[in-house]
This record gives sequence, structure tokens and C-alpha cells, in this order.
Amino acid sequence: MPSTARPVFVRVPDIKVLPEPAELPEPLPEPAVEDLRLETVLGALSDPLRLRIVRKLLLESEQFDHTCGWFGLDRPKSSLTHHFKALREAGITRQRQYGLERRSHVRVDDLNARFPGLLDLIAAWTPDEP
Amino acid sequence: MPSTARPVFVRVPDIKVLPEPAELPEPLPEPAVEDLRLETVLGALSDPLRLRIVRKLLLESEQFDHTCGWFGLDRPKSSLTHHFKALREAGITRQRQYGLERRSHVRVDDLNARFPGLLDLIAAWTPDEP
DNA sequence: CAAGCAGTACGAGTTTTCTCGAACATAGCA
DNA sequence: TGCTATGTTCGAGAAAACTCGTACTGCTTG
Repeated sequence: MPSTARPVFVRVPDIKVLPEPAELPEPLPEPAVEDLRLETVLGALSDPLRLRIVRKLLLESEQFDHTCGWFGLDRPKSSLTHHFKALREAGITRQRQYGLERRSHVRVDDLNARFPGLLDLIAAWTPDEP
Repeated sequence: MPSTARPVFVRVPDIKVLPEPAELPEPLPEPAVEDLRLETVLGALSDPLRLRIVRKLLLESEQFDHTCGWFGLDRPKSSLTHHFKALREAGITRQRQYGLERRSHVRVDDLNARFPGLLDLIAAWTPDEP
């Protein structure tokens, strides 16, 4: 039975219509799948902060990219830029520029293809101080 | 039909009787299984030389530990000491002192217990220059 | 006992990485 | 027009890692 109350219109902040897949912004420069190197990937993952980032992306990224700020990391912005860049250049994440924001997601398929099991290890990891 | 020739006794070099399991030398200091940290392990594996060492141990170590020299690595001895120590302190290898020799093997069970799948990644890895 | 061998420990130089402030760029909004 | 929010680049200082020469230890063997 439908409600008879007058509808209330609420201003919803922050809803952005993301572009269709066809018109996604180009990814920032990144290594091709076949150029992924295990030693480089492992090196990028040997930093606890970056492990945190990747794990959070794996576990909580509901179907889309996330901005740098979404992670709630208590570090200066330039430090975050540094780490996100390290992840991208190692081939672990893909970054796209949406206007001002630069959003990241894990290259799940690529990593699973080249290093099967690796992402499971990261997902299972728990930081020292959660 | 047995040979009637006089038996020749040959000096066989380098046959050493290794101690019984019960009297294995104590392992050098290493982290306990429960103290293994993924970020540390990955850091130790982010060096191609060390990746090579671990992979060779995994693929070719027929049932026992190996000395530093067995790997045929073209580096000064002090460099090798450095890398073997890094592997041991990260918890990837166990080292035992047999007289003058210090032999290493991978802590397969420990690593599989804590980081299942990791060793497979290493075994599947191929270096840039094989 | 001297020589040779397997390997360590220390220390210095070099390179890499981390960390972060400062200055800048751009979009949205009042 | 100017403020705020997102995020970048540059550069410098600090910390860590790598590399390797030198000197040393402790067995074994002639």
C-alpha cells in the first residue's frame, strides 16, 4: 500500500554521474600486462601503507574507482601522490583522471593472470595497527 | 660373471656424512612462524638476486640444504652473506652451520602456512637474464 | 705449522626510497 | 572574484638498502 505523504526532496551531496565505459578517461601511464615484473610488484607491496591501500581497494571498493582521499590516510598529500604513483608504476593499480580527481582501482585481471594467488595474499593480510 | 681383475680403490672426494636429524645444528636466529610479516617477506623478495636464490632452492634443492657457493652467483662473498642474511631474517630461509659451511633451505611449511600460494609465484618466476 | 677454503663482520661509498613542505593548477561555488 | 577542495610537481633532508673491499675466524690438509 503506497504512502500518501507528500514526497520530500532532499539535496543529496556528491552524487556524480560517472562517464559511460565508452568514454572513460584514458588511464595514466602504466606498464602493460606482459611487462609486469614480479620483483617490482613485490617491491611496491613491501610498504605497509601501500599494502593497506591495495587491500582496502580489494575488500571495499564497491564496483568503482576511488579517490585518494577516500582511503582516510593520515599523511600529507604529496606523500600519498608518491605512493599511489608507486603502485601504478609497478602495475598494481590503474589510475584515471576524472576532472580534478584521480581515481584508482586494482588491475585485478592482469594481476591474476600474471601472478595467480598474489591478490589473495594481500586480501588476507592484516596490518600491525588496524 | 664377476670380474677377476684386482679391485682399484679410488679416493672419493667430498663425501661427507651429514649428521642425523636428531643432532642437526641449531638454526641461526630467525623469526618464528607467527612473527612472519607479509610486508617484510615481500621486501626481501623484491630483489632479483634473492628471488633467484629462493627459486633455485625451491626447484633444485634435492632433499637438502645448500651452501652459499652452490648457487654459482657471481658476486663477492660479502655481498652473498648480506643477501642470505636478508632472506633468513625475513623468515624465508633457514640456515644451519655445518662446520665451516652455512647451508640454507626454504622454510616451505612455514611459508605455506602463513602465505599460501606465495612459493608458487616464486617458483614460476623467471629472471630477466636466465 | 702454513696454506687454503667457506664464510662472517665491519665500515665506507653509492644509490634508492621515504617523507613532507612549498608552490602551483584547476574546477565548483558563493 | 576569491575561497575551498582535490591533487600535482619539485626539491631537500633523512633513512634504508645495496655493493664490496678488507680483515678476520675456524676447519682441514699437506
